[in-house]
Amino acid sequence: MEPGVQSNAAAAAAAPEFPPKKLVRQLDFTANFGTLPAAAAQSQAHATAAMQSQVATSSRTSISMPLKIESPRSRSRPVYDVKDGTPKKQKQCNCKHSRCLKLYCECFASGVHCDGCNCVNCCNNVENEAVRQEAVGLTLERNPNAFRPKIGNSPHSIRDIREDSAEFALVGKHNKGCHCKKSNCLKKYCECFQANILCSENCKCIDCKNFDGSEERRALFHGDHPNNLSYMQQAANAALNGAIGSSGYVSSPSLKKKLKGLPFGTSAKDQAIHRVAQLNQVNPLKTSGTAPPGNPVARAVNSASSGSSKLVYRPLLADIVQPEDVKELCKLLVVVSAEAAKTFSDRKVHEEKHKQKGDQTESSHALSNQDGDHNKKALPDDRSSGTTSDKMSTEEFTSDSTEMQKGSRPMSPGTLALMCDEQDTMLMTSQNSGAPPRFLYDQSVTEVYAEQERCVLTEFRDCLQKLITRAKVKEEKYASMAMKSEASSSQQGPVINGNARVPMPSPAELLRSSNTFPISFHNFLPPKLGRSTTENGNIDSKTENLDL
DNA sequence: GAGTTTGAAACT
DNA sequence: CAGTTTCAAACTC
Repeated sequence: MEPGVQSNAAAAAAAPEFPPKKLVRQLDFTANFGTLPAAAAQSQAHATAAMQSQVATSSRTSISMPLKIESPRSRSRPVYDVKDGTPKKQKQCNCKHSRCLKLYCECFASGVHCDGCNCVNCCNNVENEAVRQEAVGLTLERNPNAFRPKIGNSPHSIRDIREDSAEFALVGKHNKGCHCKKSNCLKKYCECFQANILCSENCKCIDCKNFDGSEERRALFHGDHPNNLSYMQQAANAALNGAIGSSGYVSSPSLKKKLKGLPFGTSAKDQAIHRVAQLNQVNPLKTSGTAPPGNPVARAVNSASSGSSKLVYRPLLADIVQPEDVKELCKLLVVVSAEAAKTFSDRKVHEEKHKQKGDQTESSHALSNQDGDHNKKALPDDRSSGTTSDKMSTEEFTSDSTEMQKGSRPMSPGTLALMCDEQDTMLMTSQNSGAPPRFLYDQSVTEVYAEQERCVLTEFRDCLQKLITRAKVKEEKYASMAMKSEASSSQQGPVINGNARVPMPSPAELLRSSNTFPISFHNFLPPKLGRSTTENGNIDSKTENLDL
């Protein structure tokens, strides 16, 4: 053992042998100490308080820092055992040369004292608190954000990332981004991968494979990888961040990712584009600042020529399928359902009247009375007494729909779901007052439900098919553009005027054009929902952000 | 477990 | 700010 090198325990008792080279200033980390949560008065309170106070002071912002601030590495450290999912003790560091006073040390970077680590000559402990705090100050001097979370821009907090297992970390984004060169961002060398998040436009990695739709990544997670859940969650995240809504990688999706991430399968054209992207040998998520915003290929080529820019990923349906659209669709389906019920009832009434006429003329001496009446009433279509109530119930359906139609109040999917229950209740109530026997009434209800289900599913299918068709058109367009650009690699791809893009209608538009349902979907749109359409129904170029 | 690889952090 | 060095974790054998 070389002089000065001692075990953690020994170092704890001894004075530091390597005083910091230069401490720019002595920080008063106790200033805000009293404002910390009580829990902070634990073993790591000093460090955390110091960092929180320092960060708050330096950034002048109110930051909700996790009590335990973790370094990128430690933050993504497997707090939960990857294999069995059981809680795992925090890993101990093995530092030898940093005295655990630099960010190389996971413990130090995490803002915690070394405890039971295998480090040598450790100063990251209570006994060396002064030295430690000086090191903290020095580190913060160098980088005020040194102890701040690196995974941000996420609806899930760092706490989620740390505590709720890796699956939930996928939504985040590395603030600084990684700079990987050889690992394809598919090994734990990569901070993004380690944090279980996709690389973003912040990254400067080379030959990145850590993007949504990456086959390599998929293979990694889909195969025998123990993190299948992570992959699935990632797919969900991708859908939320990209395909639906405008969050996520809205500002920087890549063509490569986009086409590979399509749910419609990958064609040869896709792969051509993928190759174009790969030619860049850089993170496909990084956008070029000079490429025409409306032309993914130009961007790709531009990016390839510059060698320093990255492609931008944009899902085909980004900003097209919005949460509001989903709500709209829900509303439409409810209306479809109501209409189906009404139509069904009317038809049955009509048929029954027909039938009754025939019966009366056919057998004027029909069986009397109670049995006959019962039979009649028993018929689901019999409206002599039960009809009224049934009809009323369907009218109430319609009435509700009409109210919605007036746009009195948009209903959430949850409300709509509850409405189904209400409708159940209404039907049941009508049964009680109307008197048809229960089993026959159930039969009627079942038929109505079947009809409603059929209509709803049909409508839903049609909507999805239209959406898919439009996406395919756009996909093929971009694919052909990429192929052309690949063929003429020396020159830029076809520059596409932003106005000449293939307009991607929103689901609302698709639904509006639907011929499977007589009621105009547009009637149910709250004014706000016309957000992305112009007067003539075209997608507004300002809001239609498919301008790759 | 030793040696190698890797990329962030630190340094120049 | 770019290039280089240091460092410790991840990885390989």
